[in-house]
Amino acid sequence: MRLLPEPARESMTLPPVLHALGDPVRLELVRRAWASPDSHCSALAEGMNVPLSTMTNHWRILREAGLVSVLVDGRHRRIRPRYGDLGDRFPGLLDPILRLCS
Amino acid sequence: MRLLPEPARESMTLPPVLHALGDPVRLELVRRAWASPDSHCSALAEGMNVPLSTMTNHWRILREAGLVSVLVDGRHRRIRPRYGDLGDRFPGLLDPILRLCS
DNA sequence: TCGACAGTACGAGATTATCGAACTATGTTG
DNA sequence: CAACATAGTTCGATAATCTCGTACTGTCGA
Repeated sequence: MRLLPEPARESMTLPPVLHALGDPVRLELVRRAWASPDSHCSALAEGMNVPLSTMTNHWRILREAGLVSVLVDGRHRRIRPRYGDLGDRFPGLLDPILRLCS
Repeated sequence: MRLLPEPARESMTLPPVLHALGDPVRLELVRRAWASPDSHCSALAEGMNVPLSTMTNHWRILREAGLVSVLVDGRHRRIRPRYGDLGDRFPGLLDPILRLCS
């Protein structure tokens, strides 16, 4: 289960995180990922009608911002919200956002 | 003191707000605007070394997202944070963000 | 080994952002 | 009032980013 490159907790900054969340598709993906941790990315994208190649890009932006870990699991990608790192680096940030978008 | 066009409280949505905050320059402008309400935009931009024409664009994005009101006051623009509308529409959203970026 | 499946890589076209130069509108000064 | 300074906008060109179709890679099951 290889882990795709991602920023360390201490090198995460706020603007990329907010930028990653500032897109309706990604915000919905984050909402779903938080509700169903360790899902396959195809499951999280279900019914969104967004092309796969676009989705790859969205996951990259979320991963590079530090919001999620992407685990290569066979031919699937498993999406793991970085609960701990985010709560540690940006305490109190995500809860209100997730509450407002669900 | 003419008011530049802005979204009504009930038509504001989360993604544009997060997108507006997801840029380091705009995040700093918001931080300053919240700390010094009704300042001139030139005062808020002081020391940031961003061209005026770029700044115009940043204020437009913040205004169109619903974060700030822009009041035309003579040859100045006065920036008024939309405390009430934001607190009403997105309760609990801004406080943690502002705390984290100051 | 063969095909189906999940997702990536690449590249073209579209969208958005940056910023210099010219312009507008308002205030100030002689 | 004329002339000028101030504060910011508009326009247009360039750059950066996003979208997504096509072709490709790696993995699994039969």
